Amino acid sequence: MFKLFIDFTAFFITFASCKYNWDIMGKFLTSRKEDYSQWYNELVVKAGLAEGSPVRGCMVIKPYGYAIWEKIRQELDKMFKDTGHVNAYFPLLIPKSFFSKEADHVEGFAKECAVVTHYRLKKNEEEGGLIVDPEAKLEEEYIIRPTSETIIWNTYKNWIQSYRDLPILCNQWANVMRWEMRTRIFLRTSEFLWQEGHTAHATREEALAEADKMVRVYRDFAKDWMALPVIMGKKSESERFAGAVETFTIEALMQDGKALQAGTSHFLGQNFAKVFDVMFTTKEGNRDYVWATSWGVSTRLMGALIMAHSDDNGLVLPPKLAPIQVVIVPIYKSKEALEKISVKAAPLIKALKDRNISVTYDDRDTQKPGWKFAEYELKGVPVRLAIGERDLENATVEVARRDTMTKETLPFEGIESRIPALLDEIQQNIYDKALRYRDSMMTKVDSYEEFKELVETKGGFFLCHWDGTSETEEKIKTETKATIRCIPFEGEEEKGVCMVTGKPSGKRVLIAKAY
RNA sequence: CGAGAUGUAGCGCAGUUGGUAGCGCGCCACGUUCGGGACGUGGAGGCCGCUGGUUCGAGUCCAGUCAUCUCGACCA
Repeated sequence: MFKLFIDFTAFFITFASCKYNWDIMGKFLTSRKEDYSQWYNELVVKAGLAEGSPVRGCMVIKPYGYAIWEKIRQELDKMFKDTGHVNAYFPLLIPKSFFSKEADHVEGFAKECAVVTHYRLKKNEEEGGLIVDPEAKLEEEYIIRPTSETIIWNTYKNWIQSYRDLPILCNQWANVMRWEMRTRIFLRTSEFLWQEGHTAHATREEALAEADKMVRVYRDFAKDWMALPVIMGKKSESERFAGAVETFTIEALMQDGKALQAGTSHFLGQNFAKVFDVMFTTKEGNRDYVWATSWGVSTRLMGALIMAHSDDNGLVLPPKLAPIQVVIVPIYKSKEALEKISVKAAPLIKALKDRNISVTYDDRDTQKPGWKFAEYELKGVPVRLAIGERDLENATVEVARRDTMTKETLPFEGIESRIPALLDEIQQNIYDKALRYRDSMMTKVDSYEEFKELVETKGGFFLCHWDGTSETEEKIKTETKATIRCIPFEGEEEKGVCMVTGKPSGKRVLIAKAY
């Protein structure tokens, strides 16, 4: 009840003249500041992005959420192709024996694998229903892929004989399954959608360069499309991917001050080549193991998008990824008025579409304008145009932007040529806002005591000196729950001493509590 | 798997010492409305998580069980 009261007052201040009753308030979102998790969950569901599923820890991605994912997918796919990659597809099920070959890999994933043991059901004669047919037990169990390194390297073995077959630069868009203990919609679901790139190279340098190149592709995508500033760097040994020699990451900051690993790129060395016996003949005629990389981003990016930009009114989507960039809402009392507005709007809609802007004209008479306004704000549509009879008389249109929640009345004439610039401005503004927030939450700390306090009170990213040992890393983790997110690529070399042990350190590392 | 909480209408919840199953939102119909989630009137919607026990009688008490959520351990 108290919470309801807070919501009510906040809302009342914003729209002092409205006459909504208390019950309607229940439809709006919990405030971010009050309960971040609840705000996030409500937002995901109410904006129509996704919902829980009957299967534990899985999610249903609804059409609107999937439309955003499709945009992400299309743009990333273009970037992969621009960097010389091609798409392929490998099986969902992996024989258990493949999986157990790489020791670290087993260590990392064995605890969270779903296993297929049978291939048939039969009628339960006694109690009805269906049971697993014990007769149909598989000789060898299959693992539902938690990641595809093993099956892909087993395949690559057949594809590679000579240096002339290299490099192989494949990507696959797929679903994977990891039986997580605790799940969170988009951030950590049991089943999730992702892309995984798997490349094979003749030399160490080339593979390393590939892993480096791909983490930069992710960084650029986050910045240019998601309006999300990220810190790019190298993972510490203990945070490395299971089976990798080196893991590169992009780390983003969410509005509750926690870090989110938004994408990773791994240099796998010759580990997988050795266990799957993938050798090739070099130019010089020697035999050598192939060098590998893998890299991926997942539907977790959706979570990053939501948590980085949204506010208490709902989603805020960067225009470049918004499935609907402009919505036009006609405001009318009669059918005749709607007809007039529609006639007026038609050329505008066409003009916008000609400029490759996705437009929705919402002339449903089943919902009222105010309801539609709130709905599109919840869905994060960047620009809303409202045209009413008043606008017809004055030759105007009301333009509202989602990022600033401001509106202004502009001349209708030539509005179509102003929209593209407005969308660009919104994209930039969302990025700038996220960057300002991140910068304000990036703290340089030299004393461990100060760190322990600030990590609790302020949160966010911390740049600290670290002696490079896993013991110190572990100590920080157990004492503060914060982890070393990465050793940033950028940032000046700076001599200092580890904030915990006082041993020398050559560079500050990024530390934060993370999802 | 450890610790805590919760399962009642599509959603959010109330349900007193055990005595006919409730409220709000949402949904449907009609009317008035329509520039910020309108209002009125009427209506539909329930295996009270599941199983067993106590009782004349259980949403309520007892036992078991399953599921979900939060916090740990694990993680894109």
